[in-house]
Amino acid sequence: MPTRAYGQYCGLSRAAEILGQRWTLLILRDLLVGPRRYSDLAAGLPGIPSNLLATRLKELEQDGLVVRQARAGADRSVVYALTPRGEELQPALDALSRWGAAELREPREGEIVTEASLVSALRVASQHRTPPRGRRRAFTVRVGQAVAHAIVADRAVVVGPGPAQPSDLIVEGGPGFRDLLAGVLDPADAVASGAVEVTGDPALLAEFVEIFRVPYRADAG
Amino acid sequence: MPTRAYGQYCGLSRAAEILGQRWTLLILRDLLVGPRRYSDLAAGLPGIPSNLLATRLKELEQDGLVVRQARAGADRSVVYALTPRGEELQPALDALSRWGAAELREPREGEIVTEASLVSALRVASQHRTPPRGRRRAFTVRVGQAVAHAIVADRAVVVGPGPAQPSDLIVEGGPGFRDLLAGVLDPADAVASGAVEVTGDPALLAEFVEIFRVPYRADAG
DNA sequence: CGGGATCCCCCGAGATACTG
DNA sequence: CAGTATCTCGGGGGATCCCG
Repeated sequence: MPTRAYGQYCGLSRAAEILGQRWTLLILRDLLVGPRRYSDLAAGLPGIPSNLLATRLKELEQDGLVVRQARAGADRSVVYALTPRGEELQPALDALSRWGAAELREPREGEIVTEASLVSALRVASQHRTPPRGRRRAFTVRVGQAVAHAIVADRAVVVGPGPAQPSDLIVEGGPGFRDLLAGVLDPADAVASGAVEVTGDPALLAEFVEIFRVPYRADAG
Repeated sequence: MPTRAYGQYCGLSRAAEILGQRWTLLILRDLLVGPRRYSDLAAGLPGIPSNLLATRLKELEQDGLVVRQARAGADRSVVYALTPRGEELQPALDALSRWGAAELREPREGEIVTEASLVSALRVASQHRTPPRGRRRAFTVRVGQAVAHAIVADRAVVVGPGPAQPSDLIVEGGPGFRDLLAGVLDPADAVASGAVEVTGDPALLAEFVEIFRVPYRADAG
């Protein structure tokens, strides 16, 4: 059997043969936010060898998860986009994200937050329950260089890259932001201690945390 | 950063650092069925290098997903079991299985079905909707060497390794079994064509397919 | 016999340079 | 901008051996 195959007639094996390749899950995470150019992907995946990104994109195209689209018109760039089959991975990737996020504490040395990871994190976080009914809110979230927005309307949350314009609240996360999202740190205290900086009505921060809560695991360190 | 790390503060990255290692997903799939000895795992994962299985088990223990338990008493064997943290992976693994199973057609050359993969497949398949109310049914399913059982009681399905005793229906899958589960092949035709062999009331096969349906993807070949 | 450890080979990943 | 080319090196594949 080919090196990457497992020789088992099993859905999980087939998934592992594709998704178990190094960097593949992160490439798909980035493409789940939207079509991206080669250089966008490279920028969002610091440390990926250039040849490996090219190889992975070819494999994913071969496997029917990604299509390479040569855009016409003035912008003659090439973009990679997910196929419907690729889009169907979202529930699985979200479940993996949720599992991984439950054990996230403060960042390790040198770890960064990318735009795609921030968008994914907000999307996953908003799934823990149906959003409350209420007035429409536009949030902008910044962590490091990454910026994302979330629009909370009646019973629905829409998340995307870049800022909301205009924003009801701009949240800028720093050290301690994770504790705030976990519900361990009180919103008022978080503002006071500088764990987050907010622009807009600080009272909306409690609403934000309510919607985008990411609990810690009970027993984990 | 360590070779296996991605340098991103992101739940999916952390998940990928652990689960992206070769064979790890399949090891966890097997342990999700229940505690297993080293030799059980090796037998259920044909082709895994012995040293790699040992290495993975140590890593998973280090990461807090697996515990190594030295059983006391007459049976002085060592078993590996999932921790609560490891058990929490089930929704994610099930989502991956579902995604992978949607594109499973007939087996590739040399592919086998193991007990753990059969148990997982039945568990995942039974999740597509809440089981119908009705009389309790005990199914035994055989595919190749693998045997699993499923007990369908009021609104709940319990799946496990080995046969049900007694069984209301024994289903033995052969070529074409996948089509039956997809709903492409009619139960009566499946029996007539030899796609499955049944022992017990053949009318129960329709009930079985109803509960454990695994659709094909719409557009896939 | 269960539960590994050791060895060698080689492919795939990392790093960097270069090109259409 | 969108990759390809080349080199090195660590980790996986495969077989064999070891130890209680």
